[in-house]
Amino acid sequence: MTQSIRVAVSTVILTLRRAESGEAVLALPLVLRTREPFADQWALPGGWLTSAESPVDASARTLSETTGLAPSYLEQLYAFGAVDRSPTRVVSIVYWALLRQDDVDAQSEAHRASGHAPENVRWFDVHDLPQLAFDHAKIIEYALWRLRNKVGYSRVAHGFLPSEFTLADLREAYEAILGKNLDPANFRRQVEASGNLLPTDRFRTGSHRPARLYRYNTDVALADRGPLGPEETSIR
Amino acid sequence: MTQSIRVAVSTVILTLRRAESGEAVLALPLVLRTREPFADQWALPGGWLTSAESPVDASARTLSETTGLAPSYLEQLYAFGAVDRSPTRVVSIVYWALLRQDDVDAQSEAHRASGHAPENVRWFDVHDLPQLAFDHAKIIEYALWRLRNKVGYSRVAHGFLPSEFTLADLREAYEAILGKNLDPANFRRQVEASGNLLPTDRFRTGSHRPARLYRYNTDVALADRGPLGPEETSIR
DNA sequence: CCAAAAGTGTTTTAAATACACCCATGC
DNA sequence: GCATGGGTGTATTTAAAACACTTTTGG
Repeated sequence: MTQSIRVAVSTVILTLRRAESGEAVLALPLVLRTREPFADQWALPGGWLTSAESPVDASARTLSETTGLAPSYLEQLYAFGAVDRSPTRVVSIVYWALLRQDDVDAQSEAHRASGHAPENVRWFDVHDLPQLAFDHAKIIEYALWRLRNKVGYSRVAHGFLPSEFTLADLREAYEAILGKNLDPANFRRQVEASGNLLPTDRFRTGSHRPARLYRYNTDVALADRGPLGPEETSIR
Repeated sequence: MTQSIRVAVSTVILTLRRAESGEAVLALPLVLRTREPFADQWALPGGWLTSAESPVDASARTLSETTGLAPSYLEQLYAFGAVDRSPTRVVSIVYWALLRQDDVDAQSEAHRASGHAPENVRWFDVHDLPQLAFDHAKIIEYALWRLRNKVGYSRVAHGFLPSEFTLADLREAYEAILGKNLDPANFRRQVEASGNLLPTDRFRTGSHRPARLYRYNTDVALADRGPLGPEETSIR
């Protein structure tokens, strides 16, 4: 009776993509379930935790199986265990991850070129989600709340961007996460004062005045995870 | 093979108590293990998750079994699942809780009066902990980090205090959590401006100038838990 | 030249911080 | 009266916000 509780690991995988309107929006991949319960409904990528694997490794593995990519950021979100959240008793350890938008673009281009993309996986804008299995709608809502929170006191937003980017790129990421526009002048000053950015001597041209490209300062962690070691938090 | 993973629930139970020196220090109850692994070592209170119970209920139950009390605050800390954290494969969902210091004092007085206190339970100051079983030392360190963090942007510190308290009481709690002294004048202004406190017309006398007693403003939540519902966060 | 985004400067507002000083009680 | 913590006042520093203005490109 202690048993009969199974442990699952799921991941909210977020990236930024450009909508038809031209603006950047948060998007995430979902998997179409083929079995009961909730057959033919969309769900978060994941699977059962096996005895040989840690939860964070299971999250990274299913993330890779779903998207073919490695995350730029991966953090535990919450362990969900309400008795009635599934017909059978399941505890889900849920992670959230960020993917670099250029990685995602390259991967979907590769899928289009080769003709075989992963089965039953589709990307959705976070503001246009389908009906979701289990309590996954609430879980995604919570992940987005955590991301909004964390963007205020860490540099997680960099997890969406390629290695070189303009301040407008970065501000666009912040605006998509927070759902509001930011003053370009003040944004520049704040992010420059944070010491997280290293200016390069390269510029992006193509429209109007060229914008300077920046890089991450890799001395600064993407987010403070406190005293937890790598075996419990990110990928080894 | 999916099975053979067991789910445990443990809780870091914190309160404030007065040391011999007279200053307030954080303290927590530990349980002496009677079985292998780690027999005769101290460990966090907890037990196996049963199929009829949610993790948060299990946490509240074992907290009550250990201390005889109900917590003023209870929040999930983290799910620990590294493969090698125990000789057998165990995933521990860990919570952290706050107890009101007056509740703890009353309970230990009752235990002394009746003569039967819980077996194998002892309270330790957080800066004077014994050798701990499993990864529980790291877990406690992480809980204290979370508490220090959270006290900066929420009113969790009130979880230690009785229903009526002076500003010096509250400041003492903050100082014990943060490990540094705060300016009484500025502390007063900040906490008054937060709108969390309701002044009463009562005063505490006994030494020097009487100090006004305050109450919680129960309209304000102890901490923002975001979009998570009560079935996953606190006690129902 | 004009539109538009990149980038700089300046002013205002709000919030910590530091610290001097007065108040009310027990002894 | 005096020591002590309770409580108020005020100046300084810091950071956020608002917004005018200059710069540099493509067309």
